[in-house]
Amino acid sequence: MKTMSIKKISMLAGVSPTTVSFVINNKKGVSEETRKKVLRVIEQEGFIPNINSRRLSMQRSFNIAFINSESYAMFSDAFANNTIKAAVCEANKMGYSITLLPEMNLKNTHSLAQAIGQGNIDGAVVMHDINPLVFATLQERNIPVVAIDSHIQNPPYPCITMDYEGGAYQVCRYLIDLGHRDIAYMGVKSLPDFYLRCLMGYNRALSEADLRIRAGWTMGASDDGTNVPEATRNALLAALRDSEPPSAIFCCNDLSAIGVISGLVQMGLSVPRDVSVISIDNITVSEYFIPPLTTLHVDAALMGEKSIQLLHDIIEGRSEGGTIYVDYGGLIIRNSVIPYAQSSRA
Amino acid sequence: MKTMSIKKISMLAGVSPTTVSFVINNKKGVSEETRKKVLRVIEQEGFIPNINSRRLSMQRSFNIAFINSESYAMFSDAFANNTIKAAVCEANKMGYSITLLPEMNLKNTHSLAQAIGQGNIDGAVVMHDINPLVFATLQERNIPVVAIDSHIQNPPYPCITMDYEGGAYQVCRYLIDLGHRDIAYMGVKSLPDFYLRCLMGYNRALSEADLRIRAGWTMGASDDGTNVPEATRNALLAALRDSEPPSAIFCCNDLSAIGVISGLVQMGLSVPRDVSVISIDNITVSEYFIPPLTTLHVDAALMGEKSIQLLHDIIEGRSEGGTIYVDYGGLIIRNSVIPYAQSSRA
DNA sequence: ATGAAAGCGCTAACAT
DNA sequence: ATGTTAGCGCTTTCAT
Repeated sequence: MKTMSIKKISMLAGVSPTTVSFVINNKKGVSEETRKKVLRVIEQEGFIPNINSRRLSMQRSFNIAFINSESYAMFSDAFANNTIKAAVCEANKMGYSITLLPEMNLKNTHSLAQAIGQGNIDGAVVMHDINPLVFATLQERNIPVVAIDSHIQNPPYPCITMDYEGGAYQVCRYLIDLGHRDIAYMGVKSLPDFYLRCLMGYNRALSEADLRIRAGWTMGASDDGTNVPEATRNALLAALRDSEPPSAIFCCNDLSAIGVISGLVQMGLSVPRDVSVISIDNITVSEYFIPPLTTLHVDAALMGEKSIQLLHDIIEGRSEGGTIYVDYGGLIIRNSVIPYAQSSRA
Repeated sequence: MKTMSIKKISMLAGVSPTTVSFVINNKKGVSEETRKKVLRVIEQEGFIPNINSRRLSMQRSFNIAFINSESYAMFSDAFANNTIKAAVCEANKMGYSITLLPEMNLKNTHSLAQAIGQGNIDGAVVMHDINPLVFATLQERNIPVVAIDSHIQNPPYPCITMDYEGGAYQVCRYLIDLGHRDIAYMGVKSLPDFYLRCLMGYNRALSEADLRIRAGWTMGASDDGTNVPEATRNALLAALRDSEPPSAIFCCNDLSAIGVISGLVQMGLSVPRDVSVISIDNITVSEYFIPPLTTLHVDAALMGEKSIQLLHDIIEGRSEGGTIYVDYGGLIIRNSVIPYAQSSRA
């Protein structure tokens, strides 16, 4: 099968290249008859127009960059897989390709600048939040961008996010309904807004139920230089050194739940017998952890899909951006939580 | 900053476009003096040549497709992250972009065929092994491909792999040196070659030490429709229903170790007190599992890097392909293994 | 060593 | 409704 082109197709169909281009791009201005004829030849020859030629001529790349934010890399690993898969599918459907860029850091956006300079990027999606350097680089060159699963309160960029306050509330309510009264909170300090949004949901649930929130039970992990589970474990160990453990702990995400459980075990406590642990995310490994995690499902795939749709609308000038909320999924009930009455604390 | 082009640069430098093109591509045939002059203007203007124009003119895309094999998706998730990151970096260094393709399955390679037809793909790397449909699609269009971390004995395609037999031997030796004598093997049946390669290493280590290999202790999980940890847990439960548990189990990868541990716990056994568990891979979560996994490190990043280098060499006609072995990394000693003497079985 | 010019395969403005 | 033609920004052949 020798390489086809619009020109050859046009000759075979006995029309002009323009006409072929028109039918390929579904433009009007060609009679139903010729359209059929051209379509038949295209089909027959298995012709697919050369994307690079189209790129050059239209001055756009039909490429979307996927940027993995450098912070909390481990966090991303666990969460981003489903997101990116969904994003790739959606992008393909819409005629874009997804180009993976190396992780940016706060000092280096070279490969991004390079890709933009080359004209290889029509837009970008970034996992979680966008670092200032990356944002500046994008702005400067007028490349639209959307953040997926932003953790920031009012981000200056378009984003897809979830109602984490509501999710936290939901999850704490579950604990309360199960009879737990001594409930602690474990957040991640390097994500201050996310920390707060979850804390607000936690506070709302507890005050609604007239539950006391003890001082030492609002815990925060600082994952500077380490990773979420390890930082969380350390924070837990420090916080609970000389205080009675709660009967349940709400963790802002699965990874910190893993750290918390690991710390609890280290303290000689058993989950869920002595302490129940609940969290948000439902990353893949949650199901196989011991004990399997009871957690609120976050639809990472849906976020990926929506991010591409939003980005596309922005590129096409149909949207100004803004924040799009995705509903949180259902509570996945597994084994890290038991009713207070069945626990060793009752 | 208005959009630059070779033409404008050439005018600013007082030379012809050809000359500018020559210096950009480091071709000879331009005097040191003019080269310097041109370089200065390029630098001054921050000029980066338009990739799409180059693509059209050179009839190549400078794009490498990254294809995630549809099988054992979960397996990939856990392992592929470091691989792909490294591949992206290496590719960028060499002037390629990485384009992510949706997961192929055995019936559908549409998006791949589309990308090839468009002329958007110079080559492809695929995670683990290459399914026949994908391979056929690639072959037909003459697109070079390399498999990363192939599990097959003599694959018909170029690949990067590891000496799994040697790794298995290594790991079993460790168990034996720690005094274990009743050692079982857990493999994954849907990867028959990989199952065998590990089994050979296991057999070699055990026979060298004159250890008896009991019939029921060569176990295999079939992950049809499920995932590795779950399949493994089921296989373990079935195999150990009416036989004495071994004092140690070698699992062909971390995910099956997670399944095994989960099954052991379900049987009321404790790891490592009652049974030691060792495996191969060192995926991220191994460190945070309870207990943290003792496992042989596999350098997933190195594999990603090498795959791009090999692919590049093939594209450039400098290599015929073949199989490249990567050394296995060191044994990462954590808490899932203890000396036999310290176990409850002694 | 340097330059003129053709061409890569498409799109789109402009005829007809 | 259809065709002619001029680019898009590079590479490369062929003169000089």
